[in-house]
Amino acid sequence: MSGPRKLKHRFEGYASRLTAPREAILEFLSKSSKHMSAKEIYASLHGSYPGIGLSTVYRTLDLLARMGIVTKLAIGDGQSRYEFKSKEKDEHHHHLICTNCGKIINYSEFLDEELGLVKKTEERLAKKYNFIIQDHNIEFLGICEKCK
Amino acid sequence: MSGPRKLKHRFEGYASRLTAPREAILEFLSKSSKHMSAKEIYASLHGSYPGIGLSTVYRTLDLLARMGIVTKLAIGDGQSRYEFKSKEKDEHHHHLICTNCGKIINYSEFLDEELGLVKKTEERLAKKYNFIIQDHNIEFLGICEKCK
DNA sequence: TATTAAATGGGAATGATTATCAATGTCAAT
DNA sequence: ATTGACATTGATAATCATTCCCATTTAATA
Repeated sequence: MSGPRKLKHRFEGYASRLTAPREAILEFLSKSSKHMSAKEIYASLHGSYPGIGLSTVYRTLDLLARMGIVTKLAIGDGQSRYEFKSKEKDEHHHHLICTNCGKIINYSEFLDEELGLVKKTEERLAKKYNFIIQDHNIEFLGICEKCK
Repeated sequence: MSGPRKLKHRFEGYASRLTAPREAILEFLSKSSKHMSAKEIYASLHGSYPGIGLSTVYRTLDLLARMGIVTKLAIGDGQSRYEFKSKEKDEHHHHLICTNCGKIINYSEFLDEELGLVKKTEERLAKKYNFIIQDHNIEFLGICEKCK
């Protein structure tokens, strides 16, 4: 089963349709490795999809986040960023954020140990607090090379 | 040296004064274990400090965050929360966040292992990416008991 | 094709945060 | 103690991201 078709099934599970604007947004996000704001996505899409509306971008991002296809991340500068959540294990990463300029670096080194511990902690927390744990965020904050 | 006096020194280091409204905000935050929004802090302060302005609350929170006295945290619901950052090791904690109702649980069990790994990862990242690492956030996202 | 609910785009509304500014407070030097 | 130089404050307006609303369009299915 091809990628788009698989996605279509997932949308149906959400009583949602895989429409043209949604496909455009997904297509765009899946190719971008950056953490983009809604406005940036909207602006970038104007080439390939001139008529798209900002509301649709927001609505779609929200839907994708609820579906678990996209991660919404807040670095505290007043706008949310979105990133495609790859299923590939080797693309999993955590973040290193510059508190001065907002630059975000994905790091995926050193993750094996982290993920082992994360999994264990997850199980413990789930049991103790009766939570269903769906995701985790690990980020390090500091000052980047340029801002030093 | 007493607590307030120590704080006063820290403010001087920032070319800032430990004024009455700032002291009120600090006092309030240090007693609250919750993660409060600026508006909530503003509202709560009206008893002890009727004349305080919302701008002052925002400005002070920003200053305290820059000074490292307070942690600003964004759970993605459009407003930032602030929490007093205790120097006490045994009050260090990470977060468990319900993506449905926004409830935040502090957990401090299971931290020893986490912190050991965090420290090691911090050193590695600092070297590799030439970052000065100042802080970290670890949070688990999921569905809480009530929202299940 | 006709029906129906979902989805869209544009504009208005909302709400958190920031900027502006005149008035006030504080410190240091005289 | 007074003055000068700034820092701080509170009120208000401005900004900006996000959400709401609604008339119109689109997609799925009978």
